[in-house]
Amino acid sequence: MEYNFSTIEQIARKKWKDGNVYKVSNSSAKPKYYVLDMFPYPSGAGLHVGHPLGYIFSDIYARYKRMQGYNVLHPMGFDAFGLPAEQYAIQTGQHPAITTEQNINTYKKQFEKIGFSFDWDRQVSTCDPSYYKWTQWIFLQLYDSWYNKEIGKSDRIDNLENIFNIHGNTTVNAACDEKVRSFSGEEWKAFSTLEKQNILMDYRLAYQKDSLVNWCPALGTVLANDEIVNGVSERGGYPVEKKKMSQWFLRITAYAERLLQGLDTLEWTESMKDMQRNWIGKSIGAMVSFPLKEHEEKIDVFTTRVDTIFGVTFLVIAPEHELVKKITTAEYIDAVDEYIRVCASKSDIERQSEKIVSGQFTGAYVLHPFTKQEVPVYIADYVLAGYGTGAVMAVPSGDQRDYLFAKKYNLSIIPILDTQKSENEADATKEGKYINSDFINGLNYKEATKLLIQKLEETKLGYGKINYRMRDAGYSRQRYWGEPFPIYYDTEGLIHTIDKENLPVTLPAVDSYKPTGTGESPLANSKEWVERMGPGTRMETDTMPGYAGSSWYFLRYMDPQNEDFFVSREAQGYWQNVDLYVGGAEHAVGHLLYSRFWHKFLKDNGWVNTEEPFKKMVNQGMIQGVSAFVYRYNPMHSETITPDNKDYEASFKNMYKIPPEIYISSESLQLIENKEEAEVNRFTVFLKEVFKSVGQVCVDEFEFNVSKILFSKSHVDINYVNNKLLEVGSYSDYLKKITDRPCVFFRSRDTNFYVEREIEKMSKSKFNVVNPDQIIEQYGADCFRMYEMFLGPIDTAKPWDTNGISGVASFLRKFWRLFYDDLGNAKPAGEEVTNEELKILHKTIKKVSEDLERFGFNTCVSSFMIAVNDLSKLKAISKSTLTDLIKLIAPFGPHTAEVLWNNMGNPTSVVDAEFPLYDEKYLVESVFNYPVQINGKLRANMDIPLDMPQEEIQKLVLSDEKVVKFTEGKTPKKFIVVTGRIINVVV
RNA sequence: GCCCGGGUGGUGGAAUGGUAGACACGCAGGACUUAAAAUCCUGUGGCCAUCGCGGCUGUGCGGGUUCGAGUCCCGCCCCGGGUACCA
Repeated sequence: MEYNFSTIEQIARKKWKDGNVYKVSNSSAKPKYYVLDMFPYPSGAGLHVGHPLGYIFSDIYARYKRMQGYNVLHPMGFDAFGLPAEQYAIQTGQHPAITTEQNINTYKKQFEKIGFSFDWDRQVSTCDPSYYKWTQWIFLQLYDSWYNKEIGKSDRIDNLENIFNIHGNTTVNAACDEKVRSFSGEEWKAFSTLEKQNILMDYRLAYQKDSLVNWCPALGTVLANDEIVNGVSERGGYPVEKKKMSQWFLRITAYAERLLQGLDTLEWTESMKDMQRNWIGKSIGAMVSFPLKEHEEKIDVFTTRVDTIFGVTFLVIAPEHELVKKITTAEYIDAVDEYIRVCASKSDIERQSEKIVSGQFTGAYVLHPFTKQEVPVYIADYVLAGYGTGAVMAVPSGDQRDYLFAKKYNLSIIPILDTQKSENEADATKEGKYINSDFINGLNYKEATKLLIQKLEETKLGYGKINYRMRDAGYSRQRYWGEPFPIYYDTEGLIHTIDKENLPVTLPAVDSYKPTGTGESPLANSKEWVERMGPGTRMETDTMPGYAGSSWYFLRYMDPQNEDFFVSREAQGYWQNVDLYVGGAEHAVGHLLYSRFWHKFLKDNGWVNTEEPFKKMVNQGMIQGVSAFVYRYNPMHSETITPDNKDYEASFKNMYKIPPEIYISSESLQLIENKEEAEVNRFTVFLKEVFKSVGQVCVDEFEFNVSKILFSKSHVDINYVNNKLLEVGSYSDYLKKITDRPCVFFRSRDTNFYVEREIEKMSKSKFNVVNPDQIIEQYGADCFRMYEMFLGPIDTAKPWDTNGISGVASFLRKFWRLFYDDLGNAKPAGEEVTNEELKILHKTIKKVSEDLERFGFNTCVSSFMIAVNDLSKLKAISKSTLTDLIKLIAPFGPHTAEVLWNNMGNPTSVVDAEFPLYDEKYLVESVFNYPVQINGKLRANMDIPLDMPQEEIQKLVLSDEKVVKFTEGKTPKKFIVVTGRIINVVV
């Protein structure tokens, strides 16, 4: 048989399908292993070469584990709710459910071509009502729960009401809103239903509160952060404001400590854990109240350095702080308003990234809690409303931002430690003894902190506190394509939930996916939806965010068809949790934190029996695209010509009836930019001809300006590009379809047209998507799989480039030729098993096994290449060696392995073959070729038996001709032998 | 700004603190062939060289630890990801 990958793939696929080999059972005598991929969002662009990187990786590992004797769960599904489908629906009017299903089908076809071992009977899709029924159900459980700190887990809200009935909230230790007031049992009973609802809202794990959204009045819609570029809407460039709306939140902060502690039990990379730790942002400090001079209120600040309190020379509060309006004095109202207006136009990131400190005095003063001195209150954008209390006490001697602020606004800087060097910049030291600090003078950091907190608590002006940077998770989206909330409001505004029996609450058909113009979701347009629960009632019109469905999907794979529960205890009890999770590091603090939170909540209720969802993680790097750009000359630009009078310009534009699109070869543009006269002239002549050809008169009178600003850079689809060369013919055919203007191309002097190439994230919008279909067609699935692995380590980002794929293709052919000759005849296997082949085989098994364990799949492929190169040199290879080789390669190139396995006379599938083990006895060496260094520089190589004692080695080495030359016969100061590694002589 | 990564030939990359550049691509030369494809062989970091002896230098930049540093430590520069409504 000849090496024809398309035949081979057909045979293998048929065998797998007929044998139903990827069906996974929930009961087995084998140990279980769960390999999970982050499921994809089914984009309209189809699968691109970046997607399969992680999937091939996990597929190889899943196959390897299966060959090691595990019952492996390796499922796939679709994260199918999301913004792009909705935007596509707005443009085309097609229902997102339809386009999403089409996209899913495309993805599945592509997956099947790559030979993944997914059990498709377990597919889940988050937009499937039978799936989101349970997303809604879990949400309702969160709504009906509160976090009882006393028992360290969540509890039913009914229990809380029972406590309130007897004791009020005085005995309750809950994770709840900071501002909740205390009440007795009697008071509780006297509250109205609405009051009770509002109080319970402060305790629920899913709750409502007012919060800000990005509101774009011009587009009449709420925008995602991703849709805003430089403070304006990406579409249209309209201004964006902050708008207050009532929204759902999940009280993830209740789980902050457990989310933090749980990290220690996980086999994730330290960097991944660090990102979560920093996101959670635990800090131990104190809450301090600064009473306002002219008002009743106090300004509360959280500080991790309460010891620096005598260095406070001003207070800074966020521009959005609730007290700003109240405390600003008449004199400063205008300036404060203006400052707030400027801040509102910036995003949090822009505000934090600002290098120049800015702020505004409010005219108000607070009193220092100990010295009772007046401290001025400023607003500044570097203080964010969402973090802590939205107010900080500024200590310019110890904090650099405060220092810069103080310098700018001429505020005093008080050093507070005897070791502090704060003349030119802030010094955040904790060393030394306190000075200028009243009753803590002379104390050290630890003593001072303790005493201060004690004093604050005595005077009721503060207390010790642990603060988390993490905020509760926003759970409302003003969109159509998401899970509807099983929530409605009655005529009195009371909230009702929809019973489990009536779930799922399915998305209704709507006439238009367009925004309402009020900021509400498109569902608000549907009267049928809004009044679904009766006249005068109102269904919740917002939908759930993307992370709702993706926070628990891995549990559904365990028991996908269960209609009675999201996962049965038996199924979850068998599969436990995910043993290996493969996905991008960009999810480090989003999806991965939300999933952990949901899982802990489910655990609290006994619905799952594991505390953490993902034991081990591998983060694959992004495969980037190599975008191509063309430059288009814009002849309508006012600076195209440099007329002395404006009339020229006007008349030019008038006369100019059919403006062509003029493209310029990037190489020529480069020359023009470098002011190379010949090229500038050539282009000018070209322009004149173009203009004449379209009937432009008096061209000769114009002076063409060809500076680079007149060229607009735009993406060109990489399918029209070969390396740097543009296929002008096919590209202009394409342009004809999308523009009615004629297009002309200014080529380089060598008659080629060059494009510019840049590495970017692979995305449909950047026209740099490489579809795997063509590559698989040209090289086959196994080659594609192995090439993606061969590209480099799984965790580094790398640009896609097919230049090296021929190496893998020829490796597969060489591998095949171990079994068949050039004419496709089976080669006779070697009669004897030679030591030579065993050495090659076992060296390869060892290396591949070790590399598989440490996830270095790129070097596995290298080892295969080395093995095949070495084995090709042998006259004949025994059947047993060839068999082991097939098994070794099977996870990587399953189609080829399956067919060879078949052809060797094995009736079963190679999928269930046993992964070979290596035997150390074939690998032992008696002699090692030592590199000999003299003073750390390599000077010689010597063969020395590995069991030779050090004294003898020393004698041998020192007598070597080369060594004598470089040591100049001196006695060495040191003689280092690292057995089997290196010898270093120090003289 | 903050948090987390990364930076090694022309390119992708390899290297438990132990011979830097494995394995590939590309390129150059050669074999086979009418030719091409395929296949095979040789060479390939840079500089110097009495180009088959050898030498110097070299892993973003500057320091340090060590017998020995791409690898560990300190200080920079640049690039990528995340930054709470892209998924």
